[in-house]
Amino acid sequence: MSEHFHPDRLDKLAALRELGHDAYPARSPDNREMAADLLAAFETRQGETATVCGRVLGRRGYGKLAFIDLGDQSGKIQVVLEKANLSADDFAILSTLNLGDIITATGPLQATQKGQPSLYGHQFAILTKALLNPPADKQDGLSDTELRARMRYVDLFANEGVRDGFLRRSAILRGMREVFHKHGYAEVETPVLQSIYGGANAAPFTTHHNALDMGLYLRIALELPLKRLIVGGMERVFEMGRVFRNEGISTRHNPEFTMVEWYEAYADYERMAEMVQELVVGAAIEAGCQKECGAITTTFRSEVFDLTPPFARVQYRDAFQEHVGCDPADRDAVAAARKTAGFDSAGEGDYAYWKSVNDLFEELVEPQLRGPVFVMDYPAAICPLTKAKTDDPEWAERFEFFLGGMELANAYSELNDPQIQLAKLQEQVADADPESPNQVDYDFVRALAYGMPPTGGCGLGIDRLVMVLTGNDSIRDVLLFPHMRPETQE
RNA sequence: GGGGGCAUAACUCAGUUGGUAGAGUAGUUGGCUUUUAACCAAUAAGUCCCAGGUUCGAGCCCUGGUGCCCUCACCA
Repeated sequence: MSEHFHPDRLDKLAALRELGHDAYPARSPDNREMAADLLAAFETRQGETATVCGRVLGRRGYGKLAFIDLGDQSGKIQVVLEKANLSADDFAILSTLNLGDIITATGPLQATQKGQPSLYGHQFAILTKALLNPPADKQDGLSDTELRARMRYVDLFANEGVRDGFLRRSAILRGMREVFHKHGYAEVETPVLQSIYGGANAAPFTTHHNALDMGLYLRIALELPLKRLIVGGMERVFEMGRVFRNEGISTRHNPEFTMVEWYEAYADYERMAEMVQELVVGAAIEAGCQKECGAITTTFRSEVFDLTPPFARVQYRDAFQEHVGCDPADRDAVAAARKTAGFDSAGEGDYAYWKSVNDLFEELVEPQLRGPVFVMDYPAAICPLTKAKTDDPEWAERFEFFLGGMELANAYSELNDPQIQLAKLQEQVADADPESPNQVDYDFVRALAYGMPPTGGCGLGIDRLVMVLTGNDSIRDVLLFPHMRPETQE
């Protein structure tokens, strides 16, 4: 940007001040009404005087008459400013008005000769003078994806539907919180800065505390602090919060993203499935996905998804059988299937075998899971933090929830045996994988040793849920400020 | 991180075979009292992403860099 401010607008600003007006007054009218409310009540309120405030989004000018599209958060209303209705002083201000300025107008509600519901301004004032031009293209507005993300403030006011999409995100969060509160969950906040990270396999961001002269990690998951709270007797807790993973960026990945995790004492993964269903339905209703007939649907990536409960369930084992064509425990058949799918042969040991089964599952089964669907009971060997099924220890009490072709949630009957937990954490650290945690969280083991009741826990990716419910293909479109490399400065 | 694509006025985009920069909108000025992509006339506006190279001459060709998009990998 070569100019911080548009020279022509600085001239208009000077002209406005020449007329004796404050271009940035501190006070706005305290009786302003929203455009959408006025239009909704227009029939009954015709002739009444009202006050609106908002941004000038369009202007069709005549010598002594101007039609202005005034936009506020609720929508748009046409304001008619004509010389006959205005003081000479107010009419003079009209010549200093630009698109993008923020104004207020007061006057009667009245239809134009063409029948357009309008507010006829008898008084008006500039509340904020804009010093840059809004996007000029009338069809496309601001369409460059980079500019839209970098200048979200412009995208929000200039492009129809963008603001509504983010307000729907806000409504989704509210809807989910209501479900938690309805079930007696307490919302908690746990540390973002941690000296040991854990709860997932992911590369962390690192930072440094100056006064303590110590390295710190930004959390990659919410899990471990929340389980400590369960130990302490906070029996139903949830946290909606930002987590940070130092990995690739894509249409589905941002370095920081929002997760909700919740834990419920004396519950198991069945209870978590009920919660997921209720949360997703609650969020969908808040997002406006419910039709008049009661059905709840959303369209995502040109595909319609029916979110009307109950959600389908499928056993991991059955889904594997259906799409891979063999039982996951049939070692010879799995080896053959891996060969067909182009995988290398599996390594030695139970973990390697079941990992190889899961590779096939992710490659051949997951793409078929449109959702909403719960995939129940994962191989125990690949679920170190999960209780095994009592009647069938090969399988673990874990489900993943799929929607829109993406994994949205992951839940367990949480492992609470401190000795097994310690062993698993030590294995992880011994593992050469650079993304595994590099230190055992002994304090977490100590917490479990004091006794954590049987607990159901679940994590759900909020950004992806918002994508599906608002029909946005890219995570960037549901993040107000997605990660961007710095703009080159002059 | 790998591969591919894009980058021209404030916005959205043209730009032919390499011959020295265009449109619409927005802006400015003037006209206009019922428009809604208002209209009419005039007018200003460009480091053609950056740095090199080839060439008599580069928006266009070549090399390197930057940013964004798509895709693969990693993940949620």
